[in-house]
Amino acid sequence: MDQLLGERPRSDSAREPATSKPGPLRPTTTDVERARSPRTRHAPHTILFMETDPAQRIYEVLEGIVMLYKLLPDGRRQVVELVSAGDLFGISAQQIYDCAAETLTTTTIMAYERAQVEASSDLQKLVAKSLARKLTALHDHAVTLGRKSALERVTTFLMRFIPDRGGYDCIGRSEQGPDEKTIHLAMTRQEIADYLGLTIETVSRAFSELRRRGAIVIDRQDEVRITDVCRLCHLTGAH
Amino acid sequence: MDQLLGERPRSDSAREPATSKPGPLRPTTTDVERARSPRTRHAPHTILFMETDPAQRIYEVLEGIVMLYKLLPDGRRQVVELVSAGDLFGISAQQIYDCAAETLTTTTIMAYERAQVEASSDLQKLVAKSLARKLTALHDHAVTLGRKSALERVTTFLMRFIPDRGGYDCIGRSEQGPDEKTIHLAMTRQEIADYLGLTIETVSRAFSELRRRGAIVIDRQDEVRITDVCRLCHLTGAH
DNA sequence: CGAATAGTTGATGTATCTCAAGCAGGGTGG
DNA sequence: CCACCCTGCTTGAGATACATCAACTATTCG
Repeated sequence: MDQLLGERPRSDSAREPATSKPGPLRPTTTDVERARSPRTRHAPHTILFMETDPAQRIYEVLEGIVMLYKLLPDGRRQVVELVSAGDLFGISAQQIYDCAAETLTTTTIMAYERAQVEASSDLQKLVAKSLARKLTALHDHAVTLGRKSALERVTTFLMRFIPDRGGYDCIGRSEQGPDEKTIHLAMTRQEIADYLGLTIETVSRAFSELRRRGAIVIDRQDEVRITDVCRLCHLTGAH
Repeated sequence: MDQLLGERPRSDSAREPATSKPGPLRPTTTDVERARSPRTRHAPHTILFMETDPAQRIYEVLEGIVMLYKLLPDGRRQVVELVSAGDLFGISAQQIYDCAAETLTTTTIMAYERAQVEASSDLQKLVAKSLARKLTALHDHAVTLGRKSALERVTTFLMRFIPDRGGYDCIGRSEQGPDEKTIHLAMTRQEIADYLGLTIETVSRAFSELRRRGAIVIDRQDEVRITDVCRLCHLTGAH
């Protein structure tokens, strides 16, 4: 696997307008090389493509997390999806992408040419499957953005990173022992805020409130220990 | 075409919890009849299926508008999609629907059995196409819910019903004559509020504010005349 | 160690919600 | 035909959750 660490200054200030327009893929491979090795690796905070770039390729995340976001002309930003291993991004019904894609962590992605997808029914099935999963996620996100309080949003965000819990098919707490779980946040407070439709301060206050209530312990800024998953789950508003 | 007008008392108060559980399709056809004529017609405010109903069928809207929504246990409601002619709904990655579906207007729909879809690559293409369109719409909606003011949300909502305008490929105002357009709202203020993540009062005030500014004329409660589409478009926050 | 960046906390402002009253239109029955 | 009612909508007054502005603290990195 090629070890290309694309670098690009992060732009997490929501203010920065979408000025410079790098090509869809940042790494300095030539087109020919890329065609031979569609698997690429990128440093955190690498912009993979921008909104309105021509939607030539669909990408699969093999490892890492990618954030998809949209910007309003005055700089307001909304993170519309968080894409992790096994999921696709860059799917568009139009000729251009409808949002920008930026890595959060060091990420390995696989690129598929559009034509390649059109030709393969296996790939098409993969796309359909991924889209169906996204649909549910986006519906949930709409509820979070439209109807939940700041505390509920942040709690919902935290629960998102705990597999098999909180959903319709929640497996519940284990029989014995504490219902504890530590999660690693690959996002800054600003990114979390832009995902949840809040400000950085409100996110920070929500974390503090959860800490005050004993629901979480913040070991490091990006390391949150949930002391009682089941209890936190009830703060999401969905249970 | 069978003229089955399913009737069911509307429940637009967001308070009403999801108590009664009618089957996926309300009309009083037998299963056999339905299999023969998957095309059905429904009165406004007919609930087609509820959240967590088994996702046995996918539906296509042939005529009318269908509203998809999710409820929180305490009664808060978020309308997650507005589906109109040519679009599909009832697609789910799981075994159950992730949201409820209710007609807004008199609606004709076509039902496809899940197995039927799995077997037909044409239907699968239709699904994929529909999902890709939804993806863009849901991304846009996330921006609206997460980052726009009440006035911007309502304006965005109004612009939604004007074809070929406001999008990336907006055709612009016509050369001569006023840039006027009348739209019919098939939704109550409460439904609009639940779509935009606002309260009914805030929606009402936003309409009044737009009227005060001369941006719209409300001929009837469900009939809005936009006096200058291009001008209204600039109030959406997206331009 | 010091500068730069990210996060927290406090004080204040404001957009939106909540509560409450009044209004408008459409349908019904006397 | 009109009075009445019902429902949906509007408007106002006050409350509040979140945003904004600003200062301070913690963390990271050279």
